[in-house]
Amino acid sequence: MARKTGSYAISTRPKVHQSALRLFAQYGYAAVSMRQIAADVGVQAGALYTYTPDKQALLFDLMRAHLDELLAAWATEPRPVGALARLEGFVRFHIRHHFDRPEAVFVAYMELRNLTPENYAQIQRLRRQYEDALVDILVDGQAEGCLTAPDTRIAAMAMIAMLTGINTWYRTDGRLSRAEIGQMYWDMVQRALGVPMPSEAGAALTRTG
Amino acid sequence: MARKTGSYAISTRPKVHQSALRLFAQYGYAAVSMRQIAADVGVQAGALYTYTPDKQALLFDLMRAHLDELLAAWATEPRPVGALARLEGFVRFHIRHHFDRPEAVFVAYMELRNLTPENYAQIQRLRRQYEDALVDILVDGQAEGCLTAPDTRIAAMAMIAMLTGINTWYRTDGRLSRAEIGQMYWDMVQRALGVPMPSEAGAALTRTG
DNA sequence: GTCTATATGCTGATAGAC
DNA sequence: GTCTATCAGCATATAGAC
Repeated sequence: MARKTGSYAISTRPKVHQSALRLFAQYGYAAVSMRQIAADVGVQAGALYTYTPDKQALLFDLMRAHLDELLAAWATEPRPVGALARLEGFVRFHIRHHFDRPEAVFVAYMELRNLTPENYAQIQRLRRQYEDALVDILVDGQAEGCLTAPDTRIAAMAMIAMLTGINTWYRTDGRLSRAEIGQMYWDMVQRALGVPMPSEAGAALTRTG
Repeated sequence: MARKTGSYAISTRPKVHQSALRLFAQYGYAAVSMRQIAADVGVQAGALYTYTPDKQALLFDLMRAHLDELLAAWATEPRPVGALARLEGFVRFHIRHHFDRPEAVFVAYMELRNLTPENYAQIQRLRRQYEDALVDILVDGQAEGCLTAPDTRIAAMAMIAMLTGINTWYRTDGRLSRAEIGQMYWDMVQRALGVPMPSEAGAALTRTG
Protein backbone atom coordinates (compact mmCIF):
# COMPACT_ATOMS: atom_id res chain seq x y z
CA MET A 1 0.00 0.00 0.00
CA ALA A 2 1.40 3.30 -1.08
CA ARG A 3 -0.30 6.64 -0.65
CA LYS A 4 -3.73 6.70 0.86
CA THR A 5 -5.06 9.35 -1.48
CA GLY A 6 -5.47 8.59 -5.14
CA SER A 7 -4.10 5.07 -4.97
CA TYR A 8 -6.57 3.76 -7.47
CA ALA A 9 -6.97 6.80 -9.68
CA ILE A 10 -4.39 8.26 -11.98
CA SER A 11 -3.48 11.76 -10.94
CA THR A 12 -4.98 14.75 -12.66
CA ARG A 13 -1.92 15.72 -14.70
CA PRO A 14 -1.98 12.76 -17.09
CA LYS A 15 -5.74 13.03 -17.29
CA VAL A 16 -5.40 16.60 -18.47
CA HIS A 17 -3.01 15.50 -21.19
CA GLN A 18 -5.20 12.60 -22.23
CA SER A 19 -8.34 14.69 -22.42
CA ALA A 20 -6.64 17.52 -24.26
CA LEU A 21 -5.11 15.11 -26.76
CA ARG A 22 -8.40 13.39 -27.41
CA LEU A 23 -10.39 16.59 -27.77
CA PHE A 24 -7.79 18.39 -29.87
CA ALA A 25 -7.65 15.40 -32.21
CA GLN A 26 -11.41 15.22 -32.52
CA TYR A 27 -12.41 18.88 -32.77
CA GLY A 28 -9.18 20.81 -33.30
CA TYR A 29 -7.17 22.99 -30.93
CA ALA A 30 -8.96 26.25 -31.75
CA ALA A 31 -12.40 24.68 -31.46
CA VAL A 32 -11.84 23.19 -28.00
CA SER A 33 -12.25 25.34 -24.90
CA MET A 34 -10.47 24.95 -21.61
CA ARG A 35 -13.90 24.38 -20.08
CA GLN A 36 -14.44 21.39 -22.34
CA ILE A 37 -11.12 19.90 -21.34
CA ALA A 38 -11.86 20.53 -17.68
CA ALA A 39 -15.27 18.86 -17.97
CA ASP A 40 -13.67 15.84 -19.62
CA VAL A 41 -11.09 15.62 -16.86
CA GLY A 42 -13.73 16.11 -14.20
CA VAL A 43 -12.57 19.40 -12.65
CA GLN A 44 -13.42 23.06 -13.00
CA ALA A 45 -11.66 25.15 -15.64
CA GLY A 46 -9.53 27.06 -13.16
CA ALA A 47 -7.94 23.85 -11.91
CA LEU A 48 -6.29 23.23 -15.28
CA TYR A 49 -3.96 26.13 -14.71
CA THR A 50 -2.25 24.16 -11.96
CA TYR A 51 -0.82 21.99 -14.73
CA THR A 52 -0.29 24.37 -17.60
CA PRO A 53 0.41 28.09 -17.76
CA ASP A 54 -1.92 28.44 -20.73
CA LYS A 55 -3.64 26.63 -23.56
CA GLN A 56 -0.75 27.10 -25.99
CA ALA A 57 1.68 25.38 -23.63
CA LEU A 58 -0.73 22.47 -23.36
CA LEU A 59 -0.69 22.00 -27.13
CA PHE A 60 3.06 22.41 -27.33
CA ASP A 61 3.67 19.88 -24.56
CA LEU A 62 1.50 17.30 -26.31
CA MET A 63 3.33 17.72 -29.60
CA ARG A 64 6.78 17.76 -28.06
CA ALA A 65 6.01 14.69 -25.97
CA HIS A 66 4.85 12.86 -29.07
CA LEU A 67 7.98 13.68 -31.05
CA ASP A 68 10.29 13.01 -28.13
CA GLU A 69 8.70 9.61 -27.72
CA LEU A 70 8.97 8.94 -31.44
CA LEU A 71 12.66 9.76 -31.54
CA ALA A 72 13.37 7.87 -28.32
CA ALA A 73 11.57 4.79 -29.58
CA TRP A 74 13.43 4.90 -32.86
CA ALA A 75 16.73 5.24 -31.00
CA THR A 76 16.11 1.97 -29.15
CA GLU A 77 15.31 0.02 -32.33
CA PRO A 78 17.96 -2.46 -33.37
CA ARG A 79 20.34 -1.20 -36.04
CA PRO A 80 20.98 -4.13 -38.34
CA VAL A 81 23.90 -4.34 -40.77
CA GLY A 82 23.05 -3.24 -44.29
CA ALA A 83 21.02 -0.26 -45.43
CA LEU A 84 18.24 -2.42 -46.82
CA ALA A 85 17.64 -4.11 -43.48
CA ARG A 86 17.69 -0.73 -41.76
CA LEU A 87 15.20 0.62 -44.31
CA GLU A 88 12.85 -2.24 -43.62
CA GLY A 89 13.28 -1.61 -39.92
CA PHE A 90 12.37 2.04 -40.38
CA VAL A 91 9.27 1.33 -42.46
CA ARG A 92 7.93 -1.30 -40.10
CA PHE A 93 8.76 0.80 -37.03
CA HIS A 94 7.07 3.87 -38.50
CA ILE A 95 3.88 2.03 -39.38
CA ARG A 96 3.69 0.24 -36.03
CA HIS A 97 4.43 3.34 -33.97
CA HIS A 98 1.90 5.46 -35.86
CA PHE A 99 -0.76 2.76 -35.79
CA ASP A 100 -0.64 2.84 -32.01
CA ARG A 101 -0.92 6.61 -31.57
CA PRO A 102 -3.44 7.92 -34.09
CA GLU A 103 -4.49 10.91 -31.98
CA ALA A 104 -0.99 12.14 -31.19
CA VAL A 105 0.05 11.70 -34.82
CA PHE A 106 -2.98 13.62 -36.00
CA VAL A 107 -2.51 16.50 -33.58
CA ALA A 108 1.24 16.74 -34.24
CA TYR A 109 0.53 17.23 -37.91
CA MET A 110 -2.74 19.16 -38.00
CA GLU A 111 -2.04 21.72 -35.31
CA LEU A 112 1.32 22.98 -36.51
CA ARG A 113 -0.20 26.29 -37.58
CA ASN A 114 -1.60 26.90 -34.11
CA LEU A 115 1.84 26.97 -32.51
CA THR A 116 3.57 30.23 -31.72
CA PRO A 117 6.59 30.86 -33.98
CA GLU A 118 9.05 29.78 -31.29
CA ASN A 119 7.17 26.59 -30.50
CA TYR A 120 6.72 25.88 -34.19
CA ALA A 121 10.44 26.14 -34.82
CA GLN A 122 11.17 23.70 -32.01
CA ILE A 123 8.63 21.15 -33.22
CA GLN A 124 9.84 21.41 -36.79
CA ARG A 125 13.39 20.73 -35.60
CA LEU A 126 12.24 17.46 -34.03
CA ARG A 127 10.29 16.49 -37.14
CA ARG A 128 13.34 17.19 -39.21
CA GLN A 129 15.46 14.98 -36.96
CA TYR A 130 13.16 12.07 -37.64
CA GLU A 131 13.19 12.72 -41.36
CA ASP A 132 16.99 12.90 -41.25
CA ALA A 133 17.12 9.41 -39.77
CA LEU A 134 15.44 8.13 -42.92
CA VAL A 135 17.58 10.25 -45.23
CA ASP A 136 20.68 8.75 -43.63
CA ILE A 137 19.45 5.28 -44.41
CA LEU A 138 18.71 6.21 -48.00
CA VAL A 139 22.16 7.77 -48.42
CA ASP A 140 23.74 4.60 -47.08
CA GLY A 141 21.59 2.55 -49.43
CA GLN A 142 22.66 4.62 -52.41
CA ALA A 143 26.31 4.14 -51.45
CA GLU A 144 25.82 0.40 -51.06
CA GLY A 145 24.01 0.31 -54.41
CA CYS A 146 21.00 -1.52 -53.00
CA LEU A 147 18.49 1.23 -53.85
CA THR A 148 17.90 4.10 -56.28
CA ALA A 149 16.68 7.49 -55.14
CA PRO A 150 17.18 10.42 -57.51
CA ASP A 151 16.96 12.70 -54.45
CA THR A 152 17.14 11.24 -50.97
CA ARG A 153 15.39 14.18 -49.28
CA ILE A 154 12.45 14.03 -51.67
CA ALA A 155 12.27 10.26 -51.40
CA ALA A 156 12.24 10.48 -47.60
CA MET A 157 9.41 13.03 -47.57
CA ALA A 158 7.43 11.05 -50.13
CA MET A 159 7.83 7.87 -48.08
CA ILE A 160 6.83 9.49 -44.80
CA ALA A 161 3.77 11.12 -46.39
CA MET A 162 2.74 7.80 -47.87
CA LEU A 163 3.26 5.85 -44.65
CA THR A 164 1.67 8.40 -42.35
CA GLY A 165 -1.29 8.57 -44.70
CA ILE A 166 -2.29 5.11 -43.52
CA ASN A 167 -3.67 6.72 -40.38
CA THR A 168 -6.21 8.72 -42.36
CA TRP A 169 -8.10 5.65 -43.53
CA TYR A 170 -7.15 2.71 -41.29
CA ARG A 171 -9.91 1.36 -39.08
CA THR A 172 -9.38 -1.55 -36.73
CA ASP A 173 -12.45 -3.27 -38.15
CA GLY A 174 -11.35 -2.86 -41.75
CA ARG A 175 -10.83 -5.67 -44.22
CA LEU A 176 -7.03 -5.66 -43.92
CA SER A 177 -4.91 -6.61 -40.93
CA ARG A 178 -2.05 -4.48 -39.71
CA ALA A 179 0.39 -7.12 -40.89
CA GLU A 180 -1.09 -7.16 -44.39
CA ILE A 181 -0.98 -3.39 -44.62
CA GLY A 182 2.58 -3.33 -43.34
CA GLN A 183 3.68 -5.81 -45.96
CA MET A 184 1.94 -3.95 -48.80
CA TYR A 185 3.54 -0.67 -47.89
CA TRP A 186 6.96 -2.23 -47.41
CA ASP A 187 6.60 -3.75 -50.87
CA MET A 188 5.63 -0.40 -52.37
CA VAL A 189 8.54 1.34 -50.67
CA GLN A 190 10.99 -1.25 -51.94
CA ARG A 191 9.73 -0.90 -55.47
CA ALA A 192 9.52 2.90 -55.33
CA LEU A 193 13.19 2.92 -54.37
CA GLY A 194 14.17 0.47 -57.07
CA VAL A 195 15.10 -2.31 -54.67
CA PRO A 196 15.37 -5.61 -56.59
CA MET A 197 12.68 -7.94 -55.24
CA PRO A 198 13.63 -11.57 -55.88
CA SER A 199 10.17 -12.96 -55.29
CA GLU A 200 8.30 -10.64 -57.60
CA ALA A 201 10.60 -8.63 -59.83
CA GLY A 202 10.97 -11.42 -62.30
CA ALA A 203 7.27 -12.08 -62.56
CA ALA A 204 6.43 -8.38 -62.90
CA LEU A 205 8.99 -7.91 -65.63
CA THR A 206 8.35 -11.04 -67.68
CA ARG A 207 4.64 -10.24 -67.67
CA THR A 208 5.15 -7.48 -70.22
CA GLY A 209 8.78 -7.97 -71.27
CA MET B 1 -18.18 49.70 -71.19
CA ALA B 2 -20.47 47.68 -69.08
CA ARG B 3 -21.91 48.69 -65.75
CA LYS B 4 -20.95 52.05 -64.30
CA THR B 5 -20.60 50.78 -60.77
CA GLY B 6 -17.80 48.41 -59.88
CA SER B 7 -16.38 48.18 -63.37
CA TYR B 8 -12.82 48.05 -62.16
CA ALA B 9 -13.31 46.16 -58.92
CA ILE B 10 -14.32 42.55 -58.54
CA SER B 11 -17.59 42.23 -56.77
CA THR B 12 -17.73 41.42 -53.11
CA ARG B 13 -18.83 37.81 -53.43
CA PRO B 14 -15.56 36.46 -54.90
CA LYS B 15 -13.63 38.65 -52.49
CA VAL B 16 -15.42 37.00 -49.58
CA HIS B 17 -14.46 33.58 -50.90
CA GLN B 18 -10.87 34.60 -51.53
CA SER B 19 -10.41 36.13 -48.09
CA ALA B 20 -12.09 33.23 -46.32
CA LEU B 21 -9.97 30.72 -48.22
CA ARG B 22 -6.74 32.55 -47.46
CA LEU B 23 -7.54 33.06 -43.78
CA PHE B 24 -8.88 29.53 -43.22
CA ALA B 25 -5.73 28.13 -44.83
CA GLN B 26 -3.45 30.26 -42.71
CA TYR B 27 -5.11 30.17 -39.30
CA GLY B 28 -7.75 27.44 -39.50
CA TYR B 29 -11.52 27.67 -39.73
CA ALA B 30 -12.17 27.68 -36.00
CA ALA B 31 -9.52 30.30 -35.32
CA VAL B 32 -10.81 32.79 -37.88
CA SER B 33 -13.72 35.09 -37.00
CA MET B 34 -16.27 36.55 -39.37
CA ARG B 35 -14.96 39.97 -38.36
CA GLN B 36 -11.48 39.02 -39.57
CA ILE B 37 -12.84 37.92 -42.91
CA ALA B 38 -14.91 41.09 -43.20
CA ALA B 39 -11.87 43.26 -42.44
CA ASP B 40 -9.86 41.43 -45.10
CA VAL B 41 -12.66 41.95 -47.62
CA GLY B 42 -13.07 45.57 -46.62
CA VAL B 43 -16.62 45.52 -45.29
CA GLN B 44 -18.30 45.28 -41.91
CA ALA B 45 -19.09 41.87 -40.46
CA GLY B 46 -22.81 42.14 -41.01
CA ALA B 47 -22.34 42.55 -44.76
CA LEU B 48 -20.93 39.03 -45.06
CA TYR B 49 -24.34 37.58 -44.36
CA THR B 50 -25.53 38.88 -47.70
CA TYR B 51 -23.38 36.20 -49.27
CA THR B 52 -23.53 33.32 -46.84
CA PRO B 53 -26.20 32.22 -44.38
CA ASP B 54 -23.52 31.36 -41.84
CA LYS B 55 -19.85 30.53 -41.33
CA GLN B 56 -20.33 26.80 -41.83
CA ALA B 57 -21.87 27.33 -45.28
CA LEU B 58 -18.89 29.48 -46.20
CA LEU B 59 -16.48 26.65 -45.37
CA PHE B 60 -18.61 24.08 -47.11
CA ASP B 61 -18.90 26.19 -50.27
CA LEU B 62 -15.13 26.60 -50.44
CA MET B 63 -14.52 22.87 -50.11
CA ARG B 64 -17.24 21.87 -52.52
CA ALA B 65 -16.07 24.41 -55.08
CA HIS B 66 -12.55 23.03 -54.83
CA LEU B 67 -13.61 19.44 -55.34
CA ASP B 68 -16.08 20.31 -58.10
CA GLU B 69 -13.31 22.12 -59.91
CA LEU B 70 -10.92 19.22 -59.39
CA LEU B 71 -13.36 16.69 -60.82
CA ALA B 72 -14.36 18.99 -63.69
CA ALA B 73 -10.73 19.63 -64.60
CA TRP B 74 -9.95 15.93 -64.53
CA ALA B 75 -12.97 15.23 -66.72
CA THR B 76 -11.61 17.49 -69.44
CA GLU B 77 -8.17 15.88 -69.46
CA PRO B 78 -7.42 13.77 -72.52
CA ARG B 79 -7.98 10.05 -72.06
CA PRO B 80 -5.19 8.32 -73.91
CA VAL B 81 -5.26 4.68 -74.94
CA GLY B 82 -3.50 2.38 -72.50
CA ALA B 83 -3.66 2.33 -68.71
CA LEU B 84 -0.03 3.33 -68.35
CA ALA B 85 -0.53 6.52 -70.36
CA ARG B 86 -3.67 7.30 -68.36
CA LEU B 87 -1.75 6.71 -65.13
CA GLU B 88 0.94 9.15 -66.19
CA GLY B 89 -1.79 11.60 -67.14
CA PHE B 90 -3.35 11.29 -63.70
CA VAL B 91 -0.07 11.75 -61.83
CA ARG B 92 0.98 14.80 -63.83
CA PHE B 93 -2.51 16.29 -63.67
CA HIS B 94 -2.73 15.77 -59.92
CA ILE B 95 0.62 17.39 -59.24
CA ARG B 96 -0.04 20.33 -61.56
CA HIS B 97 -3.55 20.97 -60.27
CA HIS B 98 -2.47 20.82 -56.63
CA PHE B 99 0.62 22.95 -57.20
CA ASP B 100 -1.63 25.75 -58.41
CA ARG B 101 -4.11 25.70 -55.50
CA PRO B 102 -2.18 25.16 -52.28
CA GLU B 103 -4.69 26.97 -50.09
CA ALA B 104 -7.78 25.20 -51.39
CA VAL B 105 -6.01 21.84 -51.14
CA PHE B 106 -4.95 22.57 -47.60
CA VAL B 107 -8.39 23.68 -46.45
CA ALA B 108 -10.17 20.80 -48.18
CA TYR B 109 -8.01 18.36 -46.23
CA MET B 110 -7.47 20.06 -42.87
CA GLU B 111 -10.98 21.30 -42.20
CA LEU B 112 -12.90 18.09 -42.77
CA ARG B 113 -13.58 17.71 -39.06
CA ASN B 114 -15.17 21.16 -38.91
CA LEU B 115 -17.94 20.21 -41.29
CA THR B 116 -21.39 19.25 -40.05
CA PRO B 117 -22.10 15.53 -40.55
CA GLU B 118 -24.26 16.19 -43.64
CA ASN B 119 -21.68 18.45 -45.25
CA TYR B 120 -18.90 16.03 -44.35
CA ALA B 121 -20.69 13.16 -46.06
CA GLN B 122 -21.12 15.20 -49.22
CA ILE B 123 -17.48 16.27 -49.34
CA GLN B 124 -16.26 12.75 -48.68
CA ARG B 125 -18.38 11.52 -51.59
CA LEU B 126 -16.58 13.92 -53.90
CA ARG B 127 -13.20 12.94 -52.56
CA ARG B 128 -14.08 9.33 -53.09
CA GLN B 129 -15.09 10.03 -56.69
CA TYR B 130 -11.64 11.39 -57.38
CA GLU B 131 -9.98 8.43 -55.71
CA ASP B 132 -12.18 6.10 -57.75
CA ALA B 133 -10.87 7.67 -60.95
CA LEU B 134 -7.39 6.51 -59.97
CA VAL B 135 -8.57 3.10 -58.82
CA ASP B 136 -10.19 2.57 -62.24
CA ILE B 137 -6.90 3.27 -63.94
CA LEU B 138 -5.07 0.86 -61.66
CA VAL B 139 -7.65 -1.86 -62.28
CA ASP B 140 -7.25 -1.37 -66.02
CA GLY B 141 -3.49 -1.51 -65.62
CA GLN B 142 -3.71 -4.77 -63.70
CA ALA B 143 -5.90 -6.24 -66.43
CA GLU B 144 -3.49 -5.10 -69.12
CA GLY B 145 -0.60 -6.49 -67.09
CA CYS B 146 1.37 -3.26 -67.24
CA LEU B 147 1.47 -2.72 -63.47
CA THR B 148 1.35 -4.62 -60.18
CA ALA B 149 -0.78 -3.50 -57.26
CA PRO B 150 -1.55 -6.06 -54.57
CA ASP B 151 -4.58 -3.92 -53.68
CA THR B 152 -5.73 -1.16 -55.99
CA ARG B 153 -7.62 0.79 -53.31
CA ILE B 154 -4.60 0.84 -51.00
CA ALA B 155 -2.27 1.72 -53.86
CA ALA B 156 -4.53 4.61 -54.88
CA MET B 157 -4.65 6.02 -51.36
CA ALA B 158 -0.89 5.61 -50.93
CA MET B 159 -0.26 7.39 -54.23
CA ILE B 160 -2.59 10.28 -53.48
CA ALA B 161 -1.09 10.76 -50.02
CA MET B 162 2.39 10.77 -51.49
CA LEU B 163 1.53 13.19 -54.28
CA THR B 164 -0.53 15.57 -52.18
CA GLY B 165 2.26 15.61 -49.63
CA ILE B 166 4.31 17.65 -52.07
CA ASN B 167 2.26 20.68 -51.08
CA THR B 168 3.48 20.46 -47.48
CA TRP B 169 7.07 21.21 -48.38
CA TYR B 170 7.15 22.75 -51.87
CA ARG B 171 8.25 26.38 -52.03
CA THR B 172 8.47 28.27 -55.30
CA ASP B 173 11.99 29.37 -54.44
CA GLY B 174 13.17 25.87 -53.57
CA ARG B 175 16.06 24.09 -55.24
CA LEU B 176 13.85 21.92 -57.49
CA SER B 177 11.63 23.02 -60.36
CA ARG B 178 8.07 21.83 -60.73
CA ALA B 179 9.10 19.77 -63.75
CA GLU B 180 11.90 18.06 -61.83
CA ILE B 181 9.59 17.26 -58.94
CA GLY B 182 6.93 15.98 -61.31
CA GLN B 183 9.39 13.65 -63.00
CA MET B 184 10.75 12.31 -59.69
CA TYR B 185 7.29 11.51 -58.39
CA TRP B 186 6.19 9.95 -61.65
CA ASP B 187 9.30 7.76 -61.51
CA MET B 188 8.54 6.75 -57.92
CA VAL B 189 4.93 5.94 -58.78
CA GLN B 190 5.95 3.82 -61.74
CA ARG B 191 8.40 1.87 -59.64
CA ALA B 192 6.04 1.55 -56.68
CA LEU B 193 3.53 -0.04 -59.03
CA GLY B 194 6.07 -2.37 -60.57
CA VAL B 195 5.97 -0.72 -63.99
CA PRO B 196 8.95 -1.90 -66.05
CA MET B 197 11.10 1.14 -66.76
CA PRO B 198 13.19 0.57 -69.88
CA SER B 199 15.64 3.34 -69.12
CA GLU B 200 16.44 2.27 -65.58
CA ALA B 201 15.03 -1.11 -64.70
CA GLY B 202 17.86 -3.00 -66.32
CA ALA B 203 20.51 -0.98 -64.55
CA ALA B 204 18.79 -1.23 -61.19
CA LEU B 205 18.39 -4.96 -61.49
CA THR B 206 21.76 -5.92 -62.87
CA ARG B 207 23.37 -3.87 -60.12
CA THR B 208 22.71 -6.56 -57.58
CA GLY B 209 21.26 -9.37 -59.65
C1' DG C 1 -5.07 21.07 -5.53
C1' DT C 2 -9.54 22.48 -6.40
C1' DC C 3 -13.17 25.49 -5.89
C1' DT C 4 -16.18 29.79 -6.98
C1' DA C 5 -16.41 34.18 -8.82
C1' DT C 6 -15.05 37.39 -11.94
C1' DA C 7 -12.33 40.55 -15.29
C1' DT C 8 -12.13 41.64 -19.94
C1' DG C 9 -12.88 40.86 -24.44
C1' DC C 10 -14.41 38.48 -28.51
C1' DT C 11 -17.92 35.33 -30.83
C1' DG C 12 -21.78 34.39 -34.54
C1' DA C 13 -25.68 36.25 -35.95
C1' DT C 14 -29.71 39.65 -36.45
C1' DA C 15 -32.53 44.15 -36.97
C1' DG C 16 -33.40 48.05 -39.10
C1' DA C 17 -31.60 52.65 -41.11
C1' DC C 18 -29.94 54.35 -45.40
C1' DG D 1 -25.72 46.00 -50.54
C1' DT D 2 -23.67 47.97 -46.67
C1' DC D 3 -23.86 50.24 -42.49
C1' DT D 4 -24.35 50.72 -37.19
C1' DA D 5 -25.90 48.90 -33.09
C1' DT D 6 -26.86 45.20 -30.41
C1' DC D 7 -28.05 40.52 -28.29
C1' DA D 8 -26.76 36.67 -25.69
C1' DG D 9 -23.22 33.76 -24.84
C1' DC D 10 -18.64 31.92 -24.45
C1' DA D 11 -13.52 32.62 -24.50
C1' DT D 12 -8.91 32.68 -21.66
C1' DA D 13 -7.06 33.63 -17.66
C1' DT D 14 -6.71 35.23 -12.71
C1' DA D 15 -7.74 35.99 -7.55
C1' DG D 16 -8.55 34.40 -3.39
C1' DA D 17 -11.30 31.09 -0.24
C1' DC D 18 -10.90 26.50 1.55
